[in-house]
Amino acid sequence: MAEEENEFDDLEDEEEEEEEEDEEFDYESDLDYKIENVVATVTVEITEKIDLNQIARKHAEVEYNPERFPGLVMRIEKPRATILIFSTGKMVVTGLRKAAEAERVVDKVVKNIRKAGIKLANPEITIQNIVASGDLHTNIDLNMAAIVMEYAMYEPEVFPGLIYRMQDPKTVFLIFSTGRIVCTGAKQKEIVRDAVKKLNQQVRDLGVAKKELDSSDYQDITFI
Amino acid sequence: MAEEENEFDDLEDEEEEEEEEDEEFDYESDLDYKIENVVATVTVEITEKIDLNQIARKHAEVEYNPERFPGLVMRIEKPRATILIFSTGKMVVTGLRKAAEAERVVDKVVKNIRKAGIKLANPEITIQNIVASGDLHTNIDLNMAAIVMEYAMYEPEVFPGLIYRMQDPKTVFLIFSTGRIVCTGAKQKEIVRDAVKKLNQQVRDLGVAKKELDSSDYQDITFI
DNA sequence: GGTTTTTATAAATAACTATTTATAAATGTC
DNA sequence: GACATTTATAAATAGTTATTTATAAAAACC
Repeated sequence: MAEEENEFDDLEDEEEEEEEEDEEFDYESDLDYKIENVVATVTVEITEKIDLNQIARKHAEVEYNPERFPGLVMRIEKPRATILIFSTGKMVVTGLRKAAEAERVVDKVVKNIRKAGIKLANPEITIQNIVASGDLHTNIDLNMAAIVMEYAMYEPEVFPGLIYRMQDPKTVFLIFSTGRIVCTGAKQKEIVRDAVKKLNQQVRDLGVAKKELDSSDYQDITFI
Repeated sequence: MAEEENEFDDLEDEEEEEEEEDEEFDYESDLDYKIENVVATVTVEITEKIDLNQIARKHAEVEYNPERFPGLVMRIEKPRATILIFSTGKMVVTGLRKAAEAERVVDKVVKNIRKAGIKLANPEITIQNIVASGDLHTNIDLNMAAIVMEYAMYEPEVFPGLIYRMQDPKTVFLIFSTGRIVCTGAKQKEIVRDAVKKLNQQVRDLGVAKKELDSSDYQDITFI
């Protein structure tokens, strides 16, 4: 199986190491974030368009309603992922936590498709999106943030988070008043890290943090 | 108004000359075809997304049903064209017979949009598709053609024409048993000409023409 | 017999259908 | 109060909605 654009074999040991901890922790820069979802696409070589009904007949557990959506939905475990399969042979893999898992998922899916009598070859995987959640460890004044941060949007009656479109690296953050964040739009884990690092710096530099409470402060207030 | 990618001012005199004849006729190579439809896209600079309802209120004759399709339909005369206008400011112009007309059409449309109080600037036009019809002046054995022509598809119970996907130039032909043809997919008129010329040559070379009847033969048969 | 619709082709435009995932506030239901 | 759903974000996938235009055969309707 050829690999495309993203070399991640050499990342595998590193990610397995991360798996031993609850959250990825970059000690070097004290960043607190964790990759929660990885979306990949897969292309294959086929001799003709796939009849998705053929797969639906062979695997009863898949979902396929072509009047509603042209893709067939296949869910697998170990690793857990959901795959959309299209008649062009192209697929979308969602729900991964580690990019390296994509290969094992695709192996299983290709096997399932072949079991239905469909011939395909040379799957190629591309990571398309990485979603990470994290914590800035400080409350945020979102009204202030919406004013001083360029490319920021905050409408609390519509959604409780501030939407911040970081230009470089080109990612989008959801920033909540609790200091919790979601980072999305990156295609490589290094870009996620760079973006999260930059956000931590910006939050400090722009002075949008509220007074930072640690847990002992909370307990004192609770007992009073 | 900036022009993009397709230089067609210098073609205008040539096309006006063509207008004096029923069909464009390339005497040099005896090609018989005529451009029937030109599709162009337009991009503009806007400061924020356009509220298409604003245009629909100002111009009662437009069509706008956002639950069905996100574009507003505007039809104009002189030259006659239909324009799809989207909230992003992008537009599709269809129904043109000459690429050079696009500029006048866009001038009118931009005026109409500005009348509704919407600000936009710097429209840029790109020709996206040209449709031409033509005549090979020989009947065609479509069953034979489907066999000897690569990238050809013919299913008479589904559609009476043969679909031929010419690779270079990348265009698509509909070829009918009467010898009538439709050429589509080109973005420049020169490409249309090249493609039609090549098809004429291929039809002769491959021997898929049936006996060519001229009008005197027809009349003799009719009287008998 | 005339008219209409469908079959097919290309191209651009964009929103919806579906999938996943964290975040959090509001709303509705039980 | 617990649970479910919605609001919002990104990304890929693809068919549908709509527009135009020539070509022609079949089917349906008047």
